[in-house]
Amino acid sequence: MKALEPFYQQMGIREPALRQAIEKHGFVTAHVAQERLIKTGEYIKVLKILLQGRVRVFQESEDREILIYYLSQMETCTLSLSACFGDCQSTVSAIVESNQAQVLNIPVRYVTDWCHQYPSWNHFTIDTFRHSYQVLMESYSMLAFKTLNERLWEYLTNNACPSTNNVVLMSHQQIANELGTTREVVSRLLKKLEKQQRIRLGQKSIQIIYSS
Amino acid sequence: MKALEPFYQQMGIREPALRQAIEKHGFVTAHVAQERLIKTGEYIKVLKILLQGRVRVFQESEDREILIYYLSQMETCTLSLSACFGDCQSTVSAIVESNQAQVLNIPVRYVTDWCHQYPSWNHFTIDTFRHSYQVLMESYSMLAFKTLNERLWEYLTNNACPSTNNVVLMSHQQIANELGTTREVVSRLLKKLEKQQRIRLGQKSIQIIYSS
DNA sequence: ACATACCTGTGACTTTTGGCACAAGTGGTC
DNA sequence: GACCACTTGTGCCAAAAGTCACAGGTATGT
Repeated sequence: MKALEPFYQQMGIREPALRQAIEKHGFVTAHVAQERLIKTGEYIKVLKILLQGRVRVFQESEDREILIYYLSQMETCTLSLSACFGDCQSTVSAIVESNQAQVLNIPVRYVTDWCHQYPSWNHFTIDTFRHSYQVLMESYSMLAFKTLNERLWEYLTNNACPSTNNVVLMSHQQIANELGTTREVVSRLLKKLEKQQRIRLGQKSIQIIYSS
Repeated sequence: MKALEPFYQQMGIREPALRQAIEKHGFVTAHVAQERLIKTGEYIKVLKILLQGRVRVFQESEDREILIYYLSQMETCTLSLSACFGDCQSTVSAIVESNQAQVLNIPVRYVTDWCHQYPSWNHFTIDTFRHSYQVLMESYSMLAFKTLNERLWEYLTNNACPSTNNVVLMSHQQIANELGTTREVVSRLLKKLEKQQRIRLGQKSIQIIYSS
């Protein structure tokens, strides 16, 4: 499977036997935009590694949502990894954001076995946890100590695309879902930022103005 | 070191060579109440495993604090574990809550080496991450979707000691520091709960009343 | 008994966030 | 053009959380 070469590279997976095992037991699936890869409450039976595309992983509660993280090319869903080590239900949902996505699926039992057999797989596992833990920690801290206004500004600056003039292409509702709040609140805070000349608002587009 | 036997048991550490290595390179330190084990911003050079006592791990920001987790007997500080795999500064503080505490310290480089050498150590590492990740996830979700009132009630019921008539022995300030808010807010919410006959208030003590 | 430090309660007010309702704009499609 | 789904703006009000200020209680040490 040539599609896996970049993944091997990125993760430092070298052992030929491991590569063979991945190719034997893993299978690649293709998905379209908006498709749900994981639903809250579902039992997780395979580890999902995103080969191509972009996936949003979030928690939901009644009518609210909050972002946990995005998966980009060659990233692993930490939560499905976590689930592999003790079979449990998912507490999150995952949805395809890009036009299409390619996912490498690995049945759970191999995931744990390989940790013992292949150092590079083990390293990959630990590293995934470590990274995710730190990211979640940072989010937790932001949520606890920062106002929505600050979190919004941070979100915008982190997601503004420099190649398109620092624009974020999202609706207010989408942003509200990232931050765990409601549309009206986001609309109002954005309006305030616009009055302060820190952003320019358009249809589904927010341009960040860096005065510096 | 006989003090380590319960730790070995609990973590399933069997390999004699590993036990020897732990006893050779690890060292046990004793601490008193209120002592700081880790300070925010500090570089972490040893993995800390709590053999005895109780330690509070929390984040702070200006005049606020929020609980990350408690360490009890035989538990490992996940954050120091995380730090072992890529040297970085601590984003949290840890403080001894019990009268005294005993900590097993293991220099970082062994922590990573042993993962490759000893299956049970590796298992211990992954399990620690997995567990902590789930706990943090749950906290994150609570913080995002629940009101302070709900979080307070949950905190009280989780921390009420059944052996002492469901009493929580803490000041309002301490509770505020667990939940990431201020003393006055906690005082008022507690008063409201008392009026609803769900708790009884005393000096540094809150008794939960289960009407069921 | 007095000083001191900490703990609790609460009034008054502000800021932040959320919820409801409705108006108007945008962009597609049939 | 008519219809539809989605998007944005905003007035109005309510709930949740935070801030400031101060009074009085409790516990402890000298």
